[in-house]
Amino acid sequence: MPDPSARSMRGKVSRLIGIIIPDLTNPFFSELVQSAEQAAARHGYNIIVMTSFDHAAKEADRIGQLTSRKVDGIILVPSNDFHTLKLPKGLPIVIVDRLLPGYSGIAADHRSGVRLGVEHLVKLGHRRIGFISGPKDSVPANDRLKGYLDAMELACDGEQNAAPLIAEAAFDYESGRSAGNYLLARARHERPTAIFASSDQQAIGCMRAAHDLGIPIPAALSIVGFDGIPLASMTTPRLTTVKQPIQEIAAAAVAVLLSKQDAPGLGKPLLLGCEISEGETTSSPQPD
Amino acid sequence: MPDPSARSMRGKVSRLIGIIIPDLTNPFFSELVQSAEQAAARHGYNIIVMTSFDHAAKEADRIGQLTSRKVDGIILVPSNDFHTLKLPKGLPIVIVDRLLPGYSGIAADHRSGVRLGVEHLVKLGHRRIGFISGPKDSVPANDRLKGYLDAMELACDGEQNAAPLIAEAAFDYESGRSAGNYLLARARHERPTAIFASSDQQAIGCMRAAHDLGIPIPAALSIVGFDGIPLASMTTPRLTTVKQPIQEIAAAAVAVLLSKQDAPGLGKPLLLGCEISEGETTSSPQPD
DNA sequence: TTGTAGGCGTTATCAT
DNA sequence: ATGATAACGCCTACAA
Repeated sequence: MPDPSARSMRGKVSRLIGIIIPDLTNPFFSELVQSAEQAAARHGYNIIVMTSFDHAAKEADRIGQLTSRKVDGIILVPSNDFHTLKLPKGLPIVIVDRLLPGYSGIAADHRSGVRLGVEHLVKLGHRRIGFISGPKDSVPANDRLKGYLDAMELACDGEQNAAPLIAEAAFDYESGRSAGNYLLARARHERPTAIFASSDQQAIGCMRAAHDLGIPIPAALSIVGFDGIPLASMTTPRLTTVKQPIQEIAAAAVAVLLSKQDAPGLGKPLLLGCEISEGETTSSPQPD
Repeated sequence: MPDPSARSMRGKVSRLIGIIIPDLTNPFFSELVQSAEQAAARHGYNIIVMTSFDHAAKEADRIGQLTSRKVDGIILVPSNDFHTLKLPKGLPIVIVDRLLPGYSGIAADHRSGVRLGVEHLVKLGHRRIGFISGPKDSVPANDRLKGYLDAMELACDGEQNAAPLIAEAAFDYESGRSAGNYLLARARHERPTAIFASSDQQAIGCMRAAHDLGIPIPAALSIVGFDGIPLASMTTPRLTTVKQPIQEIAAAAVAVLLSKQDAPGLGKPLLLGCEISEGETTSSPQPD
């Protein structure tokens, strides 16, 4: 069998793809890596994983390593702690999930996905719908917020009481919990009858907050999450959530790299649709 | 900067380590991979990840790929669906977590870890302690079972009522849930006052079963899990669990590979200690 | 001490 | 068509 090192020295192909993610412990990213590995394997490619821990300096270092390794392309989920990302030209990089303004990339359509979830709640009869948003400086977080506002504006059409109720938070469990506490700490007739959380982990934290306040789910509060991680189906009750098309994202990223095109549509991101995964945390609102 | 392909052709070192795991979606394995990546990075090594999906044929294929890639070593979590594992000699492989009888390897000390957890329950006053075991053909599952039996025998010393209550199950959430239902479906004075589950996912499934049966945790039932995955601290109430030393396992595996020794202690596995992570699912038993 | 040649395994190209 | 050869970049070993 041929020696890949020799081939890659002679020709210009290493059949190696690098993937840089902020944190492999995050189930969203581990599923992304796994899907990328499968997609790459289908083309005879292997994957080198690296973690940036959301640290821009580490990220730059990893890009350098992969470059000198002569990988054929890099799948990059940029660190949050972003600054100017200097891309080594000549090496195709596809940015995934956390799109950077001005760059092209591939991601779920967060905005329409959230809208889907909120509209699900609206259809059930909810009007006072709270929203736990992500960090202000995160592009996907802002897209999700827009989806919420889109849906609320539509629901508002002709009705007064669909004012937005927003709590800003990080994406993790603890932040979701305190955001939930904040949204729910008011009299019953002012309190939201449903909450949409920008991540499943937030949603689960919010479930905890509701539980601690003695608010039964879904009887007195409906909750919808976002992401569709395996964890969502392990809660009690099972979380209703908006599932991101992780496999499709990974497959598209690999396809772009192997087609040697720098980007899908030249600076225009490719957005893939989400779908609702119904759990047990949503029902019609009880009359006050 | 040097070209790794050239170096690896000239010398015999690729500074690449392969890691083969059954499923990256399993939080235990994703943490293992992340830890391995960090440990390897400290030595200037990079990691190629591959997934076997617990399929022996795929596993063999991945080993072949890594061999021809000239990786300097392989970290292998063997697929469950094991058969004879033919190791390409000359290429150091370290078996991790799921030790194979006859091979050396590195893993948590499951037996003493479980004993630790069960003894925690005994100290709280529990005697009717149920155990959700893993699949019969899994080596770690059997080690965990032994740890339970060890602890129960000790607790039994001079007391009659510490008869083992065992339910066999797979390691996942659903199996833990049905095992929990099985153990709890009896009159209160016969029902266990505490359950030790062989995995956190089982434990969380079991919490769900208890919840569905109207059994409050920890008031009427204490639960302890095993693994220490992040998920354990996101349940309501937070799961008490026995944490595996994942980072240490990964670091040791990398160290073994880089030291070019085939194994720690020649056929004798290296076992690393676990520790208890206290949550909110344990308390002293209520009098019947 | 400093410098240079050879060979690792491929594959592309060129010559027979 | 088939086979020989050079070049990819680095490292080691040997020579000046």
